[in-house]
Amino acid sequence: MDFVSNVPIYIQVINDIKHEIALGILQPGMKLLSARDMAIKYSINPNTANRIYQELETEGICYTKRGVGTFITEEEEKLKNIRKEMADELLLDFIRGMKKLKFSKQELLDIVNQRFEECEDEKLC
Amino acid sequence: MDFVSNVPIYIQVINDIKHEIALGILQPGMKLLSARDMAIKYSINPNTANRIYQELETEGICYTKRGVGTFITEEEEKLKNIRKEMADELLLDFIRGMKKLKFSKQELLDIVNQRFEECEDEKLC
Amino acid sequence: MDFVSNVPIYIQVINDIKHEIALGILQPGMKLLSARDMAIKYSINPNTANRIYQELETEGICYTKRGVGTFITEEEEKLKNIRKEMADELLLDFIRGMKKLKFSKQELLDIVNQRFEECEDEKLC
Amino acid sequence: MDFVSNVPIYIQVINDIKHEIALGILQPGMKLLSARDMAIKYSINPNTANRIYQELETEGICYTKRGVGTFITEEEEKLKNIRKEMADELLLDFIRGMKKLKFSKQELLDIVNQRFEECEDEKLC
DNA sequence: GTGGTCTAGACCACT
DNA sequence: GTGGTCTAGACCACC
Repeated sequence: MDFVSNVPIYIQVINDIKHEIALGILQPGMKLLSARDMAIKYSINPNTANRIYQELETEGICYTKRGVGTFITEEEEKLKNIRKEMADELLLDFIRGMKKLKFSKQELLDIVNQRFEECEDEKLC
Repeated sequence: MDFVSNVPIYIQVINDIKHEIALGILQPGMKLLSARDMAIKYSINPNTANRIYQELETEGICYTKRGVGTFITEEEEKLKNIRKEMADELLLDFIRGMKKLKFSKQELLDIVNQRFEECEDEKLC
Repeated sequence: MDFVSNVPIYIQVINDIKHEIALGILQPGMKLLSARDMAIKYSINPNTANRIYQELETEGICYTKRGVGTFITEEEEKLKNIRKEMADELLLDFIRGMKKLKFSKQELLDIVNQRFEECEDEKLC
Repeated sequence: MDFVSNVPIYIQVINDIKHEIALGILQPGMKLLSARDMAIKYSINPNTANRIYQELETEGICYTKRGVGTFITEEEEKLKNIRKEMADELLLDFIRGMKKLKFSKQELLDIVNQRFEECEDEKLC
């Protein structure tokens, strides 16, 4: 986690968890860390950890059994969409922004093509 | 301007101005609106308008003649880079994000190729 | 039982048992399940099962013979009131809530009249 | 507010606000109290006040202008539904519960009819 | 002045 | 041990 970023910590952790779901590391029905353990893992306050689970729950990604713990939802559809939604958001931001700058489709493809390679070299990405 | 967005108003306006520069609408040496007029144009608080000019100055995009007004810099190099820098930021955000989601280069090209067209239809972009 | 609901499990089970009493399925003097069997029947923790019997006892609905088991009280008056009390609580919550929303008596009767039928169709109730 | 109730304070306040909307006291676009002032009005902690506005926002009932304040949504449809939704929830709880207790439709109507009057006398409601 | 985030620490109800 | 709620007090960015 980047405690200096202007992106709130709880958003960063949420994205982290969504990534683990998107990549299949977290599977449907799995138990998540307890709020206290998550607080330790990410060195954040337990309150912040609680908030994270509450957000994930309102998004329908998790559910809570009282006194037992918090679990990844079993609705696989929901989970499958996460990767797609995250990709879509990135894509739309990109295309929209580039269109505003009057880039053509071909320029976009070229620039992606060219820089994707560079990124692998520089390990910036 | 979107007053409800999480993106601060002053950032939105700054981006708006940068776009006008990137697209050549604002040319080197041109006089910008007075802070008061800018406040009216964007229906924002005059304080916010002042802040915008301060930010643009520290980025070296504008300079202020006291009692006269604020002007676009005459250093053309600076201005030429703006479009490139904005594009680069968009590109890096995009590639970095998609790599985290384990998209391959080919998938990226395909998805850009496909969605660029769709965006034209939907007018969402 | 709904393990995700905000309503505590032990309350849900208690209500379940009260219903069985209200409908005459459980009769005065009948032996209830052992805490262990109840735990199995409802797939809950044995501690929770114990708590349930404690609550029912303090309400005077059950009594426990140590080493023998837990039994429905033989005071029939007590049992007869259960259905009435449960109905009353539902009724008061309803009327109080609807009055706060400025529903008139006639509106209440109409709405109950109309929706009671619908519920039978939808099987939501 | 009832600080002893098991209903969380923030839920109580949310319901309070929803009632004011349902009854037309709070109109579309109106500015709500600042979080600090709300904290004073209800004698709660400012954090709790913040939380309330965040909940209302995720429900789409309010929106926030950064640095300006929180406002009732202008989507009148949304607001019109609030009274209906609140009434519906009460109604369903009631009908469902009474059906479980094997009350017939006529009994329901009778009991509502009879007790509605009583409530007016007793001022319990 | 506005809301947003975070920490610290407490208490509670539930399993 | 689990999450849920609340207080207190702090700091920040924004308008």
